[in-house]
Amino acid sequence: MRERPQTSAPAGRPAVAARPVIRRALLSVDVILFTPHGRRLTVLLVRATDPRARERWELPWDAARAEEALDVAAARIARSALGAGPAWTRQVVASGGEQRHPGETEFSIAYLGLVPAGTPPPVGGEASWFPLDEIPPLAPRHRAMVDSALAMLRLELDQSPVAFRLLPPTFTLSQLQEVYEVLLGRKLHKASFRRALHAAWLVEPIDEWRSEGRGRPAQLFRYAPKKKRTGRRGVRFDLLG
Amino acid sequence: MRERPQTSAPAGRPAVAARPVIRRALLSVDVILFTPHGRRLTVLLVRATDPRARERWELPWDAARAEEALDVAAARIARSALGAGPAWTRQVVASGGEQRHPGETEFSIAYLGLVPAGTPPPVGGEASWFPLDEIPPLAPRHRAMVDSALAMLRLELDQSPVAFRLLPPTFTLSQLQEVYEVLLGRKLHKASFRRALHAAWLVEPIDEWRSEGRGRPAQLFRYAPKKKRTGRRGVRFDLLG
DNA sequence: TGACATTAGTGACCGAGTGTGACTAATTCG
DNA sequence: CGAATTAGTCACACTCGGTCACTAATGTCA
Repeated sequence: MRERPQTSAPAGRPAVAARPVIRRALLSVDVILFTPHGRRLTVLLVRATDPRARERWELPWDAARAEEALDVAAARIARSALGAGPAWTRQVVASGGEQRHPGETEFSIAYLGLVPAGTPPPVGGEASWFPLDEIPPLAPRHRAMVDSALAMLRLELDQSPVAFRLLPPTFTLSQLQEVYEVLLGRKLHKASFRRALHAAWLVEPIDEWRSEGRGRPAQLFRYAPKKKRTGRRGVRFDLLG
Repeated sequence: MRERPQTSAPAGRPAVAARPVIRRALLSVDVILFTPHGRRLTVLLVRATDPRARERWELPWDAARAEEALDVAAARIARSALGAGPAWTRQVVASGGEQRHPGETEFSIAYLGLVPAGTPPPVGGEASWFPLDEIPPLAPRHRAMVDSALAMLRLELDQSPVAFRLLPPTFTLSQLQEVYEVLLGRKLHKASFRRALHAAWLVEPIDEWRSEGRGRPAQLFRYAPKKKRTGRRGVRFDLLG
């Protein structure tokens, strides 16, 4: 599901340099940007700039700079690859030299970033959104980072209402449920989903409806967390592994 | 609750060098080791070896080595500080130069480690267990690592049965509950705790009882996870922050 | 135009899970 | 002996999540 070349180029978007860039560093910061495309979650990859690279695509990355905080570096790298900053970032994992990095760096720190739906990649084809099951070959460390980022995203999902970062400011509850289903990788029951949503006071309806083809028009909602709930659950001994 | 000097030195434990050691590196691996002491969780700190250090105590750490995996490095550092390896480790967080590190390293990767109760620090007073609320002044980055490690530990607690790593092979259910209460920082109801434990098939009783002063003797149990449960919960929108 | 498909949204039931108090059991202490 | 202390279980009420069934509002097509 590569993006077709954009016909309308949004203003203020820096052009991505097409000349070969060779980066060498001990420590890299790598960014995994997710955005939903229809019913599928996609990840941003950029064309390899180093002519000696074995793989044609790679995650956006750059060398860490001593004077720059890691999360700031992640936001910078995301902006440089996408043109727009992510709506939310989170450190995922640090990995070492057991797995090959496209820049041959010794160590890497991976950051996860969420981008609202509908954000196009920069023109020129230097960066594209790839569905998770159509990711081209990546350097092993990058491949592992994508998996870790997805796991971290799902873990974060029931800790904080992060799914809203993937949606525009107003949305229908069906859209919201679809995002959750994409992220969780499983179907949810409509009634249960809305019941839980209502109990958590996370959204409020606005006086607007949207008709999406056939069927009854859906009311639009806005993310507006009202009361904080304690979130105290009992002890559970759920075995995952 | 500093440990008194040990009178009996366990065999096979490497002596910690007392001479000043000056380490310089771009990237460090730092280890936060936890063990329970009575009703309190304690952290292992070692005496600063660099004579120019501002603080007298610090987390065990060393420079990362390109040829060594990060988790292997964490285990090595733990063994070198404690004499025994941790029963479980987990990467916590990577942090950069915004906060001062005792070794003035640019970046650091923190690992959390769990040590069974009753593991004494090496003789010589070069390392000691400190309760969380009696931690001496640490370099800012180390201070932040301790907080992150504790948060990670609590997050992990309801994902996997990690509390058992803090207990000897056989234990009473009251001991187990105490560990959970220490880790969670709140009291649990006895009946609820045991019901959940039973439902998860995590422990099995052995034909042995232990009398702990007054009161009815408690049956001993062993960690023996039987069946894997799906662990599938419904969607919840708990707000934590 | 009217039947039908399609999507949105709600109500109600049931069973599993959780918080809680009260009870019994087995030991030590005085 | 009885009181105190700790271990362990039971039962009740309530909440929560899965599910089905229903109503509502639109487009499609004969």
